[in-house]
Amino acid sequence: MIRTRFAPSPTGSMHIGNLRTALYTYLIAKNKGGKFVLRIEDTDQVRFVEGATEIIYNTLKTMGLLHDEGPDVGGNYGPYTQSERIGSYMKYAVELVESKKAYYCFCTKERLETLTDEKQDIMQYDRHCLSLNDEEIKKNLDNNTAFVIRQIIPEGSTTFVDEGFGEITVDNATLDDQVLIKSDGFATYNFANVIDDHLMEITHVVRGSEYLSSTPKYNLLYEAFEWKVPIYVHLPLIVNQDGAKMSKRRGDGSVEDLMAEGFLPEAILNYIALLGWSPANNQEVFSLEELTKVFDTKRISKSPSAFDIVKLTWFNGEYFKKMDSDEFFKLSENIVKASVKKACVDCKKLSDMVKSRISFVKEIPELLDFIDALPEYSTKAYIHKKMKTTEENSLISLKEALEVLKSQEDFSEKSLHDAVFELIEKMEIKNGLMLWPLRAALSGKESSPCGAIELLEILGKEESLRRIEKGIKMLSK
RNA sequence: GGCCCGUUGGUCAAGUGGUUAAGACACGGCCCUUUCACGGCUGUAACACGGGUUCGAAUCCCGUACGGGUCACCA
Repeated sequence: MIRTRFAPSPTGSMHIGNLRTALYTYLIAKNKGGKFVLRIEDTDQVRFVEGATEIIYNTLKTMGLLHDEGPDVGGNYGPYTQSERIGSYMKYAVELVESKKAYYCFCTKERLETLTDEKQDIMQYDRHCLSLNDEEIKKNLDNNTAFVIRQIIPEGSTTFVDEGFGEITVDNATLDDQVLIKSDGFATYNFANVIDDHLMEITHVVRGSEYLSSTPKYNLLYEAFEWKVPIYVHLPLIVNQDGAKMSKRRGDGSVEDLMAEGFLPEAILNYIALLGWSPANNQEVFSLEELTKVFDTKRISKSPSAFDIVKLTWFNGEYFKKMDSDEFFKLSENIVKASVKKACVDCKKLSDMVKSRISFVKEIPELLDFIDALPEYSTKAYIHKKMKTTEENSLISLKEALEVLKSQEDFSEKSLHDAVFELIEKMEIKNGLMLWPLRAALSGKESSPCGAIELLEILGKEESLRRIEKGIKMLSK
């Protein structure tokens, strides 16, 4: 049974990178019918942000990445909030001390600072406290001297295997004696992580490639405890357009911000699925269900990918087009109604019209703004090279149309169509010579979300005639 | 700086020794019950560089350059 876990820290908003990690973690488990676990890693009291846990719950929920176990849904491996597990880490650290794989360190921050290489701003611990004898240790402990517990990094080298990156070996000399328990008594992230993953029987550790260099330390911990090492799946970074890490400033790549801008959850999820992974075929539009079926860690790429809002925008438009009419109307109804005050207009129809023309619902008002009020426009609007329309022949067409439409009682699309095309036939002109001037006069815009006939129907007889008369007046000057 | 990782069009990417080096976004052109959009067709555009190995290398090896990650009592 595969068990994966998404283990975010509640330190603020959720980012594209976090979401993608969650997605892949979910997919790896679900592809094989395994369990997807949510664990909240809130051991950093300083960076904890009120409400951040709720953001995580909500984001996962709206994305459809439902976890089988977690703080809010329970499970047999709880508690799933790390701060509630805080008491259990010390005993594992002490166990390592007793087996001589870790040691107490009483060095002060000040002493540690003297060890840092100012120039390179790096610190390597000098194992000062490793040489303390039992008596000295006991004395310090009895005096309640603040301490941390450090793991002894053995000589030699450490090799681990990553699903994507393959076998990686590092010299242990490049590793520091890592702190397991902090002086506040809490476990460090790395330590808690290993303990929890083991206790929760996590089989696949999925995380960003920024953890690649700390993985040897994880391995050393598993080895010290003689625990089974999980399968590592490191994900390539998601970078900005300029190649740098996504800036957390300005809300770049914040999932909530993207949704607030009008990106659909499905579109976001679909897009990021393809950021660092690709299917065996050329399919691009995927539902979560489809992804679950075809996802394969073998096809995760190793190089970083740039987040491209333009392509995400394309996906958003695709999802609108794919949506059925009623579903789209649920999203567009309010904004359509707000864009068109005219009560008589069929909002559902407008919604349908606009569906394939937008990437965001917020684009709807400007597509429909001409309905309530005819915009100011110039007679140049009547000149269209391809339609072979000029101001002169447009005027003739409009005049003829006006007469016909005046006596037209039925302003339904079908009968309007019949009437207008009958006139075109009678005048022996090209369709465009009639339809373009009409469309221009009725909309006052270079482009409209529908053609002349539909515009007539939407605007109704009275308003249509008024706008055509206005056009005639403009062209008669 | 040490260590680790990466490098195919502007972007996402396929590709695992022999291909005219896919496809998508973006951009340009054309077509479509004559607007726009949708849809269809099409065009411009790429294997970082230098050495090997090989009959043959985007693919394997070494080096260089560039980019990134990481070196906390942060996660």
